Amino acid sequence: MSQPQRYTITAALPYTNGPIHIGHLAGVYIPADIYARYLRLTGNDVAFICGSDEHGVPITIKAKKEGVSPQDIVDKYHAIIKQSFEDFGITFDNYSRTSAKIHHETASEFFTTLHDKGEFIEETSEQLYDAEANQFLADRFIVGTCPKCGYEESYGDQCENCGTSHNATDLINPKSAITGNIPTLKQTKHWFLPLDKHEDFLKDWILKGHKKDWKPNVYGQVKSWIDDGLRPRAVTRDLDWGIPVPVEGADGKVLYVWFDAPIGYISATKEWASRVGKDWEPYWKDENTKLVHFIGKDNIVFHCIIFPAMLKAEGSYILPDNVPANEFLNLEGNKLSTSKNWAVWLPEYLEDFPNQQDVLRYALTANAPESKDNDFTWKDFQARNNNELVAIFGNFINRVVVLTNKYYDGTIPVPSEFSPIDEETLATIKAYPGVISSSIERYRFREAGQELMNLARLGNKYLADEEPWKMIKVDETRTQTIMYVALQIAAALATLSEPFLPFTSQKLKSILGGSDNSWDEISTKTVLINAGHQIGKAELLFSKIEDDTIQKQLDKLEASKKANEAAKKVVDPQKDEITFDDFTKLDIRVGTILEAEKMPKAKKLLVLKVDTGIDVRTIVSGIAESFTADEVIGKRVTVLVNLAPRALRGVESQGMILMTETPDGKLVFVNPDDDEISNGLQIS
RNA sequence: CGCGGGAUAGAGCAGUAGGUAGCUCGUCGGGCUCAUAACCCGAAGGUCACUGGUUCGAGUCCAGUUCCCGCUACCA
Repeated sequence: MSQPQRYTITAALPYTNGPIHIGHLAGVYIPADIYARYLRLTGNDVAFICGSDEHGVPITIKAKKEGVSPQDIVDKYHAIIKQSFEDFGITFDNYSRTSAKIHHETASEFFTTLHDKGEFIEETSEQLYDAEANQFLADRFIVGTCPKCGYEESYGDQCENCGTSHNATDLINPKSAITGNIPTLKQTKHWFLPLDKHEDFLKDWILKGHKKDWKPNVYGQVKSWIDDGLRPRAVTRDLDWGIPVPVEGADGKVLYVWFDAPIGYISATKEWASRVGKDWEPYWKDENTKLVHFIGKDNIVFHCIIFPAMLKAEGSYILPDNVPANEFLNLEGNKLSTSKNWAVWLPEYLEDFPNQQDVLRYALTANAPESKDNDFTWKDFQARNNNELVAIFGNFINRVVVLTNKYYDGTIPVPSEFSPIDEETLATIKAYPGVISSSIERYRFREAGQELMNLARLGNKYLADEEPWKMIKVDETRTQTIMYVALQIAAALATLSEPFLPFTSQKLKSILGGSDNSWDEISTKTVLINAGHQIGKAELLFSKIEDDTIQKQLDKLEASKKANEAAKKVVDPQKDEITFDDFTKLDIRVGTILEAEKMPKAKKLLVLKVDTGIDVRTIVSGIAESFTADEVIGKRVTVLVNLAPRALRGVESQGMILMTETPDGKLVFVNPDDDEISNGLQIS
């Protein structure tokens, strides 16, 4: 336990285009909240800051789609998100939003300062512009033919077929993905932050300074970026939703979201400080303040390279002490996805599991993706609740409270002489704050949660070993001492569980009454809860979750999977009419796959030898993501045999296997259902 | 393609300075009966992804390979 200190803790600003799900909670907000609560409990000065990130293109697209204004969208989700955080006991000192006036002012001012200091470079370039949509097209909004491999559906920034990256302006026959129009080139001026200029500083600060204390995933990612060579990065965009660029003649341009979003931490701090009558500056400018950013792995580059470079360029700010980024959480084996509704949304969780915030907090802490992606399963959630919270923590408390009420009408008995085991147990309690602190301070929250559970285990073991229910029959004095010691463990749990299980901690404190200890007092005080004190009646802290409850959640997920499929089943409109002659040009035959092997260095391609009845030929097919080579050998297939040969990764493909796709993206062969059909037969 | 992270008992994870492989859950056996059939004790279960190297000794260091996830490309 360190000296009290000032901390500025930030949690990634949630993007306001949907509610919050368990992935956000597990990756960012729960660890951040545990950290913040812990620091407050140990007497530190904490500013825990967050807010809604409300700018950027996706919000404008969503607004357009729903026929409302961007402001309507962000108002709606800001309210939902804010409520979720409150419901789950995330104790932000301030939850602000980037559309707030104070943020616009702060961000503009920040930009102006850098601008006046000459920290930006200006560059005029030609960008693709969609005249009908009246907007410049970001890379993903352009589709065209790849200059390298000729793939016709290449995106503006990279071709999915051959993997090469290019500039949108290099595409042959570019089209706007919004209107389908051919975009025109239009000149536009933008401001860039020359990250290359800060390369030496970043190398020194991170690569030398934080090799040991930053997580490997964070350090590795940052190192890779720096080693790659940093390039200037645009800080403005041609868009009408966002913070206007505060420079003469910059009409129609706003600050790029990633530039304005992190500044949101600063504006939110200002907003909070003025509300509570504090000075915000020490939280961002005092060398002794520890700045910690909690984020997900997708945000590493912004928080470790770009934002620090901005702060450094500005000159008067401190830099983050650590950026404990987490990996991602999956749900039942699949990636969480807002658009596919593959998620557990917080508002829905609370409807289904009212007043059980701590269960989710605990399950997500125990399974947090701290070092690699993890999978959240409802079965694991149930097990965490039933086997750990109910059976170990809740049960221990219940045993102690029930026995105390039964034997002493709820009055904590006066202990007599402590046995060596009592002494040892009391000493072990005192060690726990230090043990848990050490885990939390190293950002190992799952380990910290385990340690907390170990304290409850200690309690159960103590009761099992001392058997007060037997002792009461032979030695009443001894029984009093046993119950007194057990109650000390319960009191320690009440305090130490607060960062992890705030609602339970509260409930436990109210059952016990009179045990309002600080974190450090668990180690320093001899008595955590006084003899003679009257405790309340037994009340279950957690309740068992039955199989059918879990099944309902699984059904719900299954339903959204089905809904997705239904949505995808929208049949494409019929293509342009063709003549019978056109059709007869296609020579489609039945064939059998004889051999198959994976194309080296390619994700999707299998090299097949197919018996077409006419001959045995090589066909390269993009099906490796759905089938292994072994699986397809012997498969009956339909083959378009007179397709012009084409080289794919150096292997000539002489035909095409006809495939269709299931709603979840798995490819399926279109094949004859009768094995008697022989190879080479024509399909007509 | 380039880069980052990961691969350790049936599952989820530790393994911090290279020195007999650990934790939780699950399984099996036993104990207890105060407690939400909860709790406590014990046991079984691992060629530490693969191959090679350095070393007296490698999960740990080095080289190469495979698979998973991600970043690059604003989903935490």
